[in-house]
Amino acid sequence: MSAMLEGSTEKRRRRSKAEQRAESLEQILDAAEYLFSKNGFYGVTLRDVAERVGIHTTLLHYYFEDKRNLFDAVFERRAGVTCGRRMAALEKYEAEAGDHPTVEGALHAFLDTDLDLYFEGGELWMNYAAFVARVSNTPEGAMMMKVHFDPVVLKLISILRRALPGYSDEDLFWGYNFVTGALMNTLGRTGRIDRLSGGVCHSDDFPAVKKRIAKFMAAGFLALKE
Amino acid sequence: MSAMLEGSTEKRRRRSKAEQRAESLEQILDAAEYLFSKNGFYGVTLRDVAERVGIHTTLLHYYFEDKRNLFDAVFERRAGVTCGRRMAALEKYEAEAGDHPTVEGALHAFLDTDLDLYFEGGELWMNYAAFVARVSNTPEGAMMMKVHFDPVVLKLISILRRALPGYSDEDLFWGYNFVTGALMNTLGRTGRIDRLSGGVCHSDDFPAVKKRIAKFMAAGFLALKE
DNA sequence: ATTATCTATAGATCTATAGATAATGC
DNA sequence: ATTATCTATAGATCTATAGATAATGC
Repeated sequence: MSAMLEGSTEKRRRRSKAEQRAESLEQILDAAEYLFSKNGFYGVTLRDVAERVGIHTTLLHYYFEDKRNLFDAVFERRAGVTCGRRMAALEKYEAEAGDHPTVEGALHAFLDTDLDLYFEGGELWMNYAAFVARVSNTPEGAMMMKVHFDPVVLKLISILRRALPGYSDEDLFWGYNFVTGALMNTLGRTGRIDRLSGGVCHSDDFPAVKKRIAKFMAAGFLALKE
Repeated sequence: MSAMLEGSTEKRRRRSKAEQRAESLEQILDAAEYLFSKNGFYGVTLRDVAERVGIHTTLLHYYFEDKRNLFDAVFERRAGVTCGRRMAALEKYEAEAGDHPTVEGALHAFLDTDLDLYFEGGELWMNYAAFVARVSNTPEGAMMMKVHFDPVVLKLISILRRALPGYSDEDLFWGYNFVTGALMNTLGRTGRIDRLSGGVCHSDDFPAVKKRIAKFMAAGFLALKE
């Protein structure tokens, strides 16, 4: 659990301070990410985080000042990556689709890109997904999304608007509300679907979700036409 | 804020102990429900609850033993009502639809009944909705749903199964995963949709959701057919 | 005589800071 | 000489309990 630092060819090279710093920061963020995703901001103590990393609590203050700052840092670390990827995917789709973008095409770019990132990114990215899902469900969390996530969402909406001429913005935004709810409920991986389905579905099975979500949601949008 | 106790014809009737007890319990649960919905289990202190009610912290222990118990009591108080209503609505629909239930019909019974209850129930029921949305997003919360909510959900699934012959259980459960995600994201009322849409949509506007959600989700299910 | 509510307080825990020690940097 | 990490500790806060007081019940 703490042997992940090895990977270099040399057998015990002295770590430079910059490396030490970087490694400590990463380990702290990983631990905090996991714990916050499970128990939320107030459900995690700095001691929990420190213990998980195997360091002293005060080191958290040394690196991150205070708890809120650590929380924000967890959010920030990967927000740019996921939003950047999705924005790129949307722009790519927009360029390819030319004058006739489809709802399903836009949703594939928006949703699949994200699901792939988390699923292929391994445990740590899955933790981040759960972290975001949990955060997005809170009043303060919903505000944190604004800076990084809003541009991507508004880009999606702008494509949907062209794909669905005649639709009101109200329809588009409520439709998005459904889409993001479905996505967040997936990313949270609470295990509810596993128990509910008696083992037929698994919370971790993002490929199963990816196979269905864009198609499902696209049909939903189309059905809003009166 | 504490004058809601009046409503009787007499102008200052001595409250019986049973009444006192009932009123205190209600006020405590209302306050706890609101605070937990905003900040979650760990984000609320017993002192917060006591202050909101205007009583002393120890009274919370007198009535509810400990914090976890209070939390559970908040969950329990209204769970039976909402689940009972939805179950009745599903059974009624099932009887009416006879041999040919539709996805949209089942979803109207399942979703609209709930949205109506919260919207027409006023502020306190809206708080409960947000409480459930928040709770459902956590690992422990997802387990709490089991007792009360699973039977209703499984009833819905059983109708969907008849409405969608040839569908795998995997399709049905993942579809439900999307439906409940969309619903929970609505019930949470974090204000995100308001800011995102620049004021076009309002988190509190359940009628706007009710107008769209069943139709939207029904079309989604139908699109899963390969 | 019983039940509702408050006072006083224990004991644990939590965030945060000041300052010491140990490691790397030049 | 600088940076990473630990020791010691302050001060606040939180849950919970024991026991006192005030109100209703018969």
